[in-house]
Amino acid sequence: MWLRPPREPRQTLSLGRIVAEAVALLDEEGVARLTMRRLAERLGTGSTTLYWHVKTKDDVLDLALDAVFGEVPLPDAGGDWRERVREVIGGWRAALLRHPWSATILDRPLMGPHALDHTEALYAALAAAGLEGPRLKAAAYSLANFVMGSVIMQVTAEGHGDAAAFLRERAARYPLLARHGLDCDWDAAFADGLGFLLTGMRDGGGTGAPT
Amino acid sequence: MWLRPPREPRQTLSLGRIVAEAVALLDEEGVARLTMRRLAERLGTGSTTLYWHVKTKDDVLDLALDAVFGEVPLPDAGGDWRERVREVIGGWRAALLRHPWSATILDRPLMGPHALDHTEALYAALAAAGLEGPRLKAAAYSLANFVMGSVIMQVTAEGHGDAAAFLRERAARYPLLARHGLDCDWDAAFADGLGFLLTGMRDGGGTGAPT
DNA sequence: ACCTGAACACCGTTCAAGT
DNA sequence: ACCTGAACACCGTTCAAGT
Repeated sequence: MWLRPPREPRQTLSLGRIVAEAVALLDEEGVARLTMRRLAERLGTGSTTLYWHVKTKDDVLDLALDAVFGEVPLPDAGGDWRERVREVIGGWRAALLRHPWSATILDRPLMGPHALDHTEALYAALAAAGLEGPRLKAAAYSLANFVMGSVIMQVTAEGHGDAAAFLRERAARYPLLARHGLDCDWDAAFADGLGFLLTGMRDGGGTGAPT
Repeated sequence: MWLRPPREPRQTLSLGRIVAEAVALLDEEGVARLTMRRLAERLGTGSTTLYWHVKTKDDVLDLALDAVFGEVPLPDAGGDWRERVREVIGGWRAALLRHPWSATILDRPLMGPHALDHTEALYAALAAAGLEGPRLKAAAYSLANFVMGSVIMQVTAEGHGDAAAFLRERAARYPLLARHGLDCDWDAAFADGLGFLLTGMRDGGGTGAPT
C-alpha cells in the first residue's frame, strides 16, 4: 500500500475542465498549438480520452469561444439606450481582444448560450430605443458586423509585422493609405465608427437604397 | 522515339498557375481540402515542388485571397461619393461571397496589391466627400470592418445548419432573437447597415464619446 | 460511465539529389 | 533554375479493450 504511487489526486475529467484548459492553452500558446494531443497532455490524459466528452475538435473551439462571451457581464436594463448598446458592443470587443485567438475563430456560428444571451441583450437595448421589425434587425446586424470586423482587423494588424513601414515604402502608389494607415488609435477608431452607426440608425438611413 | 510517351505538354509550373489552381480548388472542394499535396496533385506535380515557388502554405492562402480582390473592378472617380463608396464596398462583398472560403481566411493582413488598390480607392472616395484626418480614417475603418463582418456572418450562417429552427425552440429564453433572427434578407440588411454608416459619417457622430 | 493504446490515413515542411 | 523522393515530426479520429 505505502509503496504504491500515491494515486494521483487528479480531478476527474469533465467538459468544464476541458474548456477551461483549452482557453488557457489558447491564451498561452496560440491557436496553432491547440491540438487534441497537446490539450490532453495538459489535462494529464490521453488524447483519445477527450473524445468521450467531445465529439470533435471543433466542439472544443465552439465551447472556448462561447466561454469568452461568458466573461462579459450582461448589461442591466434601463438608462440611455445608446449607452447600453455601447456597453454590450464594447464588452464584446474587450473580451475578444483579451483572447486574440478568438478573432481567428469568429467564422463559426455564435450559437452558444453566452453568445445568445448577449445577442438577445443587444436586441433588447435596440428595442428599448423604439426600433422594431427589419429596422431593429438591420441595426443589430450592423453593430454585430462592426465589432466582429473591428476585432479581426485589429488582431491581424497587430499580429503581423510592420505594415506601416511596408506602406511607407509604397507611398507613391498608395498615398492616402500611407498617410492614414499608420499610427492607429484603435480605440478611437472604434468609438468613432460606433458613433457613426448610432447616429445613422437614429437619423433615418432607411433602406439605404442607392439613389 | 515514337514509342516514348508523348512528353506531357504540361505547362511549366508558375506562381500564377499555382494561385489560379488554388482558387479553383478552394471553390470546388472547400478550404479543408486545400492541401499542398492535393494542390500539387491537381497541378500534376509533387507536393514538394510547390515549395520552390512558395515559401509556405500560408503564402498560397494570401495569394488566393488577394486574387479574389483582383476580381473587383476599381471604381472610376467622380460622381456621387456615396455611390462610389457603395460601389467599392458592395464589390468587395460580392467577390467575397462568390468565394465563401474567403470568409474563413479574412483573419490575415490584406496587404496584397489588389487589396491595397481597393483600400486606396475607398480612401479616395471618402476623401472626395471632404473627409480628412482621423475622421477619414475612422470612416474607412468602419466601412471595412462592416463588410468583413457582414461576409463572415453571412457565410457562417448559411454554412451551418438550421439556426432558425434552433432559435424557434428556444423562443422562451431568446424572444427577440427568435422573432428576428429568422428569414434573413442579407442583401437588405447589408444595404441598411451601409446606409446607417453613410448617414452617420455625414451627420457628425464626431469622436463618438459616451455622454 | 469513463478511460486507454494501438492504429489509420492523413498533414506541412526539409533536404539531399537529380536535370 | 527548376523539379523529385524519401523522410521527419506531427495531425484528427476510430475502435477494440479495459475498469
